[in-house]
Amino acid sequence: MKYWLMKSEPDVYGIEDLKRDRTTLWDGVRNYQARNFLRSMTPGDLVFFYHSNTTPLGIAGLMKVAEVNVDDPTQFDAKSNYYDSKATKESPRWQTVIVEYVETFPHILTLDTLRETFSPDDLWVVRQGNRLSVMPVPEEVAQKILKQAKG
DNA sequence: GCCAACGTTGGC
DNA sequence: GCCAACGTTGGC
Repeated sequence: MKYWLMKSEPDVYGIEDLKRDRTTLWDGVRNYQARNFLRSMTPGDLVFFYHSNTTPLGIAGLMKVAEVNVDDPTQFDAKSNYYDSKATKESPRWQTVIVEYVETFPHILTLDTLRETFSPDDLWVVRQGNRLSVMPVPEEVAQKILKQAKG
């Protein structure tokens, strides 16, 4: 079982939306490094839900990978912002996962707090200028985050 | 709203 | 295959 972190803008889709929906297909990732991380996920992996472009910034809760290797339907949808004219049903480019709501943390673990606790090498989301929206989280770091979230 | 970081595109 | 131009992300 691995740990991950995925970003979303809560104005677009936040942890409250996931709580309501229970599961969601994580569409719209159009970065190859992020896609490759999505491809390497396994059912049962735990994913920290990071709220970006908002106040407060930080990890809002936890979700779980429910289904892997799902073709992102928006790549085929000419009306979608995420449409990819080079993708076909026969040879899709973008795979993603379906995630399931686990919990909302009692308090957001803010980016400032994360910066105080973790180095940019341990937790990539605290790297300056980091734009990757899907990233791995080392086991020890994940355990500390979970502990902090309860405290 | 600004702008630094940085991934992508396209001309050569 | 290089790299300048461009577009987007996301913190501030």
